[in-house]
Amino acid sequence: MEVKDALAALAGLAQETRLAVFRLLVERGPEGMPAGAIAEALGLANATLSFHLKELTHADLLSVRQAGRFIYYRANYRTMNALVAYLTENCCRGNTCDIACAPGPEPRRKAS
Amino acid sequence: MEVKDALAALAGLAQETRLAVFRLLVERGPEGMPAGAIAEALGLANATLSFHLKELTHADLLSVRQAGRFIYYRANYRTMNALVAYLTENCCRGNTCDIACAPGPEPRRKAS
DNA sequence: TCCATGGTTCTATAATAGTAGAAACGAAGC
DNA sequence: GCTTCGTTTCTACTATTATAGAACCATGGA
Repeated sequence: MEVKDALAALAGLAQETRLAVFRLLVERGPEGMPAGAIAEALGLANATLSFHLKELTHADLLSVRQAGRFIYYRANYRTMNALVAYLTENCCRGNTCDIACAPGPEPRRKAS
Repeated sequence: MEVKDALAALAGLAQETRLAVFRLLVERGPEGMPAGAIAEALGLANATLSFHLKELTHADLLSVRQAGRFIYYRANYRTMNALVAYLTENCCRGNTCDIACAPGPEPRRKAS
């Protein structure tokens, strides 16, 4: 992940409405949700939601799938994990990770 | 970490200049850097840098220490790790993490 | 106390982002 | 073909953010 990709992802999530949309879709899981249902769930005007969906999609945080007249959005976990990895990599970049990062909580490991 | 804290941290990092400042300080490590040195390293006007340092500090991404006339800023790893944990927690929140998160890379574990 | 230096706040300006009504678009069914 | 429904684009307006010159505040040294 490049600086500009990280910036896009961060900017994507750094907004109340978009974070809410993203979290909703994360909860919903891989099947995703059509735009109208998202708008209703969060009480957003269609145009407003559409604006944010575009932002999130451009940041590659969402992926899109058309099913009939419905357009389903779902969270792109890959990008979010890449962002987390990018930040973590930045944090520790090779040297004295124990000293520098010790105060923080340990990152979670995927349940296996 | 609450939604508003995550939002503050994300907004803090979601800006080119601030991300550059933060990464510079992350590299520099626990001793930090005085404001003037940061401004010089990144070619920023003092007032501009000061604005961003305040933003980052308010988001608790930086901590401050005064030494004589110099004011040292250093990255607050704790907050960054909390943000990562928040996003990860969001990602997996309890259910079907293997399916949902599998495509992404595995989060790094602290070197022990 | 006076000066030089390191930083911040004040102020104004320019640029960007968020919101949402209204119009337009495209797919599905008649 | 026409109509309906889900969604996006157009448009305009408002609010927020980024930038930096200039004035200001603190600290340390002569």
